[in-house]
Amino acid sequence: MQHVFWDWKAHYSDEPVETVFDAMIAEFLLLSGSYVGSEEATIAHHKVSNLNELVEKQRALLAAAPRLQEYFQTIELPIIPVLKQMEKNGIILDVAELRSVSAEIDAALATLTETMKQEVGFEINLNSSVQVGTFLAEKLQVPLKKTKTGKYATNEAEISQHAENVPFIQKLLEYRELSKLRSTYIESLASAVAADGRIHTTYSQVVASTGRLSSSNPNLQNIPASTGFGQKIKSCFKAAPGKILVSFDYSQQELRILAHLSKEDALLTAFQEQKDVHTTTAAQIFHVAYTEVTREQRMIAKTINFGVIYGMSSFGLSTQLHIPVEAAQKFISEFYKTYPKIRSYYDTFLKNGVETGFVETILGRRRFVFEHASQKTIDNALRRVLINYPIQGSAADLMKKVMITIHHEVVTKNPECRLLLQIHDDLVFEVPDDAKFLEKFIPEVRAHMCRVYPLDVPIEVDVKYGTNWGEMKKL
DNA sequence: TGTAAGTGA
DNA sequence: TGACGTCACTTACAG
Repeated sequence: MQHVFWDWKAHYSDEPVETVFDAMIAEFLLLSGSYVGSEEATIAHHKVSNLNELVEKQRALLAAAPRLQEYFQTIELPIIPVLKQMEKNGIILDVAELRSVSAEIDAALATLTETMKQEVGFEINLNSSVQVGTFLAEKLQVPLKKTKTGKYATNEAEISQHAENVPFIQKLLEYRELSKLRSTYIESLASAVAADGRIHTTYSQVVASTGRLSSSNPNLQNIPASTGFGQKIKSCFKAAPGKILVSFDYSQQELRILAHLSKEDALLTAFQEQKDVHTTTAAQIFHVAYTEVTREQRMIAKTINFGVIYGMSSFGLSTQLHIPVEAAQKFISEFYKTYPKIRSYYDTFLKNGVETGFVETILGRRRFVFEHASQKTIDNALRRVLINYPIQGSAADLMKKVMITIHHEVVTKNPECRLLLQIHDDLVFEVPDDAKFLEKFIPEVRAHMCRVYPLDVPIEVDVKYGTNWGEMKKL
């Protein structure tokens, strides 16, 4: 989204708060209500003659909604300087080490490319999904679905089904993985390192309609997970000499929020008794004892647990699990038999959304649904969005709230301690590698995170630490 | 500039 | 009937 006025984060310290407030109101409420795409389109859409008029409209809307206003003033505004500080801090990237990882990937890619091109037999660009799709479908006779524009679909979910019989596909998947790492996580990260040896990302408060932060230039919220070459790349992110990185990760936060909001007894109990929630679901839907749940059953239950948060259908579940739709439907009905209050919670929540024209998070952040509010029925796509909103949005609320608290209660009181990154449910700090300091720091941050907002279930936080981001040890 | 693909939560 | 899991960002290709 183009910033309607200016980057208030950059101006926060030298502009009057009121001015920043005005600038932000426009974007903040536009976002939750009616983002259009450009200033001109936005002005037209809201039937105002200029953006100042829009600010007045938005300000009035905010004044008429006390809870939303409180959210805005206690969360959205105070987090601005926190984000600004995080951007300024940045995180060290060891470019020399990244270069050596790059050399390994280059070597692996070179051999792979050579054998693949030989197998193809004619000039082909392996990065072109069109060329690859044509080759797979027409030369190797692989039955491929079409994309919505009529091209052969070559995405991983589609072609991996045939990988066993077609060695070329196995190589292609490997090629894609390495190629992605090289282009996105080697070349661009290396060039993003500033003069201080650090990468300074940019956080936005107004991109994600659920209230999550987003990170860009570069995006540090989608650095590869800690496996294979991905881990090697992640390991190039380092703590400064004499310091370590400590990460605090909310455990199953979205499912805890679902339990809290829906008041579903079985789910509440599972968390209160510190059971594994996926195993709990598996035991219920497969009618077996908790201790008898197999890995396969737990995996299925996990898919369903998360699927519910996204409003997944039986079709979606069936494709994800590679099972018939009927079987998927059975799992879903077993799920709701186990957790009946989740269904009634969503029924009420959606009905209320249609009636009032908006839905709310735990702290009162709104998402407007006015374009559909007059309708009695609710579109499936909108239904999924709304189902996900209180979960993802409330998790984002609580994370922002605790970041503000930690900034004031911990970070500003310990100048040696810096908050570097937020990855949705995870906070990464750079702190002195000093046992005495850590003894105090870790329980303090964890306590703030666990007590940020009292839910009907306990909140748990996993702590990891290390000198680099790729090899963190559990506490 | 839009689409396809892949990375994360 | 058509579509079929949310929220993001970046890259590469194709037109």
